[in-house]
Amino acid sequence: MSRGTDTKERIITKSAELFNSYGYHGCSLSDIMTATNLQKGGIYNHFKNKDEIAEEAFDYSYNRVIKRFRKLLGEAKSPLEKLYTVIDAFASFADDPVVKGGGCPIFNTAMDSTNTHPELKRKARLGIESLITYVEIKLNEGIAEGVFRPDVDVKLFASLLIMTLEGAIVMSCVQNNNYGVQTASKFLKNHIKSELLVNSA
Amino acid sequence: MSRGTDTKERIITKSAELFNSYGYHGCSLSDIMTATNLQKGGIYNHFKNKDEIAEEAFDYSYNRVIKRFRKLLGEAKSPLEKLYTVIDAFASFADDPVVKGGGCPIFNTAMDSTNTHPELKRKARLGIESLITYVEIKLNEGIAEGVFRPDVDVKLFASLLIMTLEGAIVMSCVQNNNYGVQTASKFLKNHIKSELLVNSA
Amino acid sequence: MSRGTDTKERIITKSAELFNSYGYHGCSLSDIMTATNLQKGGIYNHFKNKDEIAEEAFDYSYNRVIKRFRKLLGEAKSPLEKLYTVIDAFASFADDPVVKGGGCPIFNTAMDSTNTHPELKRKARLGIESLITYVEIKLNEGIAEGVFRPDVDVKLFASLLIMTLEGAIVMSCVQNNNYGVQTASKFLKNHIKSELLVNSA
Amino acid sequence: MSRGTDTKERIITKSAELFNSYGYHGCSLSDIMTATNLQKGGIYNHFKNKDEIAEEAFDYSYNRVIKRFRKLLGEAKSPLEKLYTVIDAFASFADDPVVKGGGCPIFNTAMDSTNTHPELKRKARLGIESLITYVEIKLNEGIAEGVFRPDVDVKLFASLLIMTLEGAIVMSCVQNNNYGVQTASKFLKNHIKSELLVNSA
DNA sequence: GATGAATGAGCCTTCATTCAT
DNA sequence: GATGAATGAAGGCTCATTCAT
Repeated sequence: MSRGTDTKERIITKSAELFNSYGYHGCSLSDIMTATNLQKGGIYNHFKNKDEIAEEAFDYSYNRVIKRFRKLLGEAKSPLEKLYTVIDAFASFADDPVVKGGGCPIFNTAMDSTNTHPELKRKARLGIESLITYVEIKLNEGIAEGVFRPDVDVKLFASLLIMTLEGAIVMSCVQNNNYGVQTASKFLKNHIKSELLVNSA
Repeated sequence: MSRGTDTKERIITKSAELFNSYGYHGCSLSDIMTATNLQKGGIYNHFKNKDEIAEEAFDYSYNRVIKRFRKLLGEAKSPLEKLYTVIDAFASFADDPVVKGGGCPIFNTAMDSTNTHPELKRKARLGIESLITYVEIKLNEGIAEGVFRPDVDVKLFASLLIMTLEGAIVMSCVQNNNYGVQTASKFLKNHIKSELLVNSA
Repeated sequence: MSRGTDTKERIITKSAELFNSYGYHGCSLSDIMTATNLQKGGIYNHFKNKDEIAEEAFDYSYNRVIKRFRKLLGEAKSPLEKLYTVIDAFASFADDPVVKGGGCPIFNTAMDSTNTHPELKRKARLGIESLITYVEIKLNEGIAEGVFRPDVDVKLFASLLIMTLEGAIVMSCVQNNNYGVQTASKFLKNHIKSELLVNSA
Repeated sequence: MSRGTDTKERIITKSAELFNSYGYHGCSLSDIMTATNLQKGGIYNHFKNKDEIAEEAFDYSYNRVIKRFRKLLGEAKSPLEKLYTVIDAFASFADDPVVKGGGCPIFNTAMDSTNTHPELKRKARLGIESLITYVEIKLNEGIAEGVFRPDVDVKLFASLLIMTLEGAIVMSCVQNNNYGVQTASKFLKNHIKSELLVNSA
């Protein structure tokens, strides 16, 4: 039992890395076999098909993203610090990937699956929406605590923060540097300081 | 000769749509055969392999992006209007795709090729850099004309504009609406008005 | 011990149905697992391989055929009645299968195994020969009792009866009706009445 | 063109032999590859899947059966001779197979496909029905010529003839001799002579 | 310039079987 | 006696590519 569970987790972990690196169509079961040191049948004992692997791999990757947030957020105290940490967490994707292959696995999956894999696309969409909600919660906490201005358009800024950082992550990946994420996070932090804080402007 | 050219162009056009929709690995030569109404040999007469098709298809898609900008920019007069139009051009990708499959073919290719296809990745990187340069030129023109503040960090804002809009395009694709691009363009325009214009702040 | 026996019998029963329905190559161990609600190991505890299952399943099916004969013959008194009942028993295969999947499992196996499975073919041949012998006995009994003409070619007619009915069963299966078996049994009964009975012709 | 046609025919011929020998599930594409000296792709250039091969192979086998009849019937003159020849043609299946693997490919397919392959079953059913019709025509011709009694139940006797001979063919296959078909044909000929001819009884 | 037959490696999946638990 | 993890060959099918016509 425990043996099987370990194996299944190994398959998921390795597959998550492969799918995040090469995409659904760019990663074959042979690749997964090699990465897991398992034979064909050994993989299919745990999953009914490649789609199921991909879906569970996505869930795993999604959780890695959330864990990165939780871990960094743990040290943050004030609402401003928390929001900055959220930005830093995204920025960290560029030079310390949550999942091998780099970038943000949620956005990576979103793009990879858009016209090819409805279920993965659905999962990616839900993942993105939950990221937005996550940021919204931090903003609302800050407003409740009187740190952020009460007239902040929470939904808009949460979306904006994520779109900007995700775009930055892609750019950093393509350029193999972290100029993109640094630019984006500097800009967003400035914007927060000057537009969101109660004692601003 | 002219017929051959037509055929080659048909292959490129159709392939660009397929690659943009399904990615390099998600689109097979059979798909291209079906889309072009050509047989195996008919395609290999014009290209030495799938990679060559993908590369020329990327060039085609890149040019479609540029043409979209040129076309919309043609009507713009003032530097501010021009910059707004650049934003609108990006935003238009969400509901009026430059290439079938949707999104921005340059970023799509960037993500699709990151760990799989160095030459395409290189082309995508150059494409993104040329987009940034394009925006930088518009900004510098505005500065030269005294419309934008001379202390604007041109490189930073150009990157930021593109990252934000590209992130927004992805989000709009995933959510099947254009909330993302609208949010991003509204925000960017506000930012330009309040921070970049000489008579601002 | 008794539980083990039950399990083994369940495997045989279900396998007999599957093999009779889909043939040796058309029925996999997964099918048997599903049908028996057992896992791989649970099956291989009782049989050393698929062939052994198939052979014991054939034996089971063969016995079901014999039991059908015994049961119906039990009510028959006179030799003529007995012979008619043999015919009716064969005819019953068409709308009340001895084993799920339909037809005569002995002939089904015979055809399925002819070029593929020597041991099953041997068993099927022995099964057919025992059917012939069965009919021969009934005929000889009738001759001994003075009901059938002493010059009846017992071997020939026994074979003929079976070939005709088996051909009829196949036809009825293919046509999803029982025209075939009805035609054959009516014809054979007429023939018996007019050619085999001592007071005939 | 002619090259492709030849290849396709070779695939069909060889597949017909393999399917007739081993059944649909008992014959793999590897078997067909070996038999045709072709690679996977070379086969799939001509057929979209295994089913399509099986269906065309059946058609081929069916035509071989019909040709056997036509060839032998060509020498027959009188209605009685023709009917006898039909019987001989069936009987010939036992020691001179129309298609390698032996037996009657139509009945073989019928049994092989009954619970597994609806389209093949349909084709086999139509094949059997056309055999019956074929015999009916011969009987009706004989009646029209005044050779066979006008009160002969044509449909019944045609079915009976075929069921009997098909059952006999199976038996001969299983027993590796032609006792079955000889018995059946002798019996049927006697029956015809004594019951169908106008000057009989 | 275009066809389509052929290749053979590779795709995802299922197969029968083994064996530690 | 039963489980289910693992194997590795084989299943049907698609892939990118070549080349004689």
